[in-house]
Amino acid sequence: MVRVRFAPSPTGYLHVGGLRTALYNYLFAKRHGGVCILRIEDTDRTRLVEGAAEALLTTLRWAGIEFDESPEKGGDCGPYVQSERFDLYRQYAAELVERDAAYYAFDTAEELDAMRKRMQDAGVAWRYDRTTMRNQYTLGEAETKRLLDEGAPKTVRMKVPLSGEIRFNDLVRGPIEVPARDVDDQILLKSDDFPTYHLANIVDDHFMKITHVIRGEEWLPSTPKHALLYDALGWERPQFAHLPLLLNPDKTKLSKRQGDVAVEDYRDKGYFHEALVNFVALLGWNPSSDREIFTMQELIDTFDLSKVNKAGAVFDVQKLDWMNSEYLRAKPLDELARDIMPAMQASGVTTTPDYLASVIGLVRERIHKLNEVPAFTTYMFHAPTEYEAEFKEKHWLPEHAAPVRSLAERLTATDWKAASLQETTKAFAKESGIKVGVFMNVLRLMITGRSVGAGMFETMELLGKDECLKRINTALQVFGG
RNA sequence: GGCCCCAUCGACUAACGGUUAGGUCACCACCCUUUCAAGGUGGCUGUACGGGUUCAAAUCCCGUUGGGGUCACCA
Repeated sequence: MVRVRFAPSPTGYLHVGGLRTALYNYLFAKRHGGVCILRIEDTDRTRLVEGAAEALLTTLRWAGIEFDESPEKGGDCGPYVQSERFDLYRQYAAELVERDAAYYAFDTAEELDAMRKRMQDAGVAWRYDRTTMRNQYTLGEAETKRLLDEGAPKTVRMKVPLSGEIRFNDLVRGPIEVPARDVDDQILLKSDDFPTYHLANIVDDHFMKITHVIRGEEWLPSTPKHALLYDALGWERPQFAHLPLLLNPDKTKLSKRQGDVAVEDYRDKGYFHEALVNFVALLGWNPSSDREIFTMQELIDTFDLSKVNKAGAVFDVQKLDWMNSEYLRAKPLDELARDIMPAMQASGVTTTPDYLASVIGLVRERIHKLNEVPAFTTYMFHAPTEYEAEFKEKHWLPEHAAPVRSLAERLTATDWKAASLQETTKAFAKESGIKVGVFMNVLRLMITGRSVGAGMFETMELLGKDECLKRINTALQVFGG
């Protein structure tokens, strides 16, 4: 039974890289009929942000990712919040010491900083030296016991072998090995008795029966420590899969400085969750097909960890925009109208769902995101209050007044359907010896006041005969025909 | 700097020893046309470099270069 987990820290918004990690875990679980767990890793009390855990869950749900076991849903391996599992970590920290795979250290943060600085100045790579620092080995059994008994501040550190290689297999990268002498004696239990990530993580993964650890590449360097911990406790190691990083255009790790990184930012900017998920799914993985558009179910059906790429992927917003417009064109109009109605009202427009749906139908191919609708379609809801100067300058001539009047009369006699309007206009243009384009632009100017918009005849049909004639007359007066 | 990871068009990627190195986004041109789009057609540009192995290398091996990640009582 496949069991995977997404384990964010409640320190803020959900990063798009986090979304992809959560998504791959979810897809992998669903693909194999397994279980996807959400675990909150809140062992660092100093970075805790109020309400962040709930926000994370809300955002994940918006994206269409549902967990089988989570803090709110519960499950057989709970609790799913690390701060509620502290006893377990202390117990296994002690167990590790018992097995001589970890030890007590009494150095203060200041002493460590000083040592670090000294070594750095000397140009030596920093690693905790358990033969010279203040710990149970240098202090001796009696002194250690005395310090422990009197409750002196202490930490528990991993006892990493001084020689040999640490090997593990990565489902994405293959076999990896690192010299044990390059691995630091990581702190497992802090002086406040709280566990660090490394301890809490492996204890939880073990007791939550996690079979595959799928996480970002930034965890690769600490995986040897995790492997060592599983071994020391006599636990079976899970399979590891480290995902390639999401990158800025300059190839550095995706960061706030160079654009939006919060999933919420994209949601608020009007991207569909289907598009974001689809886009992010294809960053670092691809089912070897030429297809670009996938529903969540299709992603589940084709997801394959062995096809995940090794190299980082640049997050290209232009392609996201394209993908979003694909969804914009495919979605039902009534659904789009319903979604954007609040924004329409907020911009001062009162309209009906049906009319709004028709408007969207006319403009959806001209925009990338739903939230562009209000600003793009003002003329569909009220007559223009001003006319684009440059456009008018280019297309309006006083001698157009008379022909336009005649055309308007001719159009009045039709059934005011787009096809008839077009046919009549073309016929009239031919008859009067004026180019169709001239009429088109003048009508657009008079009716919409703008240079860009939906198809002219479709727009006129939707606006209705009375409204169009009114706008034409108004313009004629304003322009001084 | 130490350690680890990585390397196909500008970007996302396909090709798991044999293809004229394919697709998508972006870009350019043309067509369509009623503005803007969309659509259609075509084009542009790539296996980082150097050595091997092999009849045959983008693909396997080694090295170089380049990029990234990581080196906390943060995750």
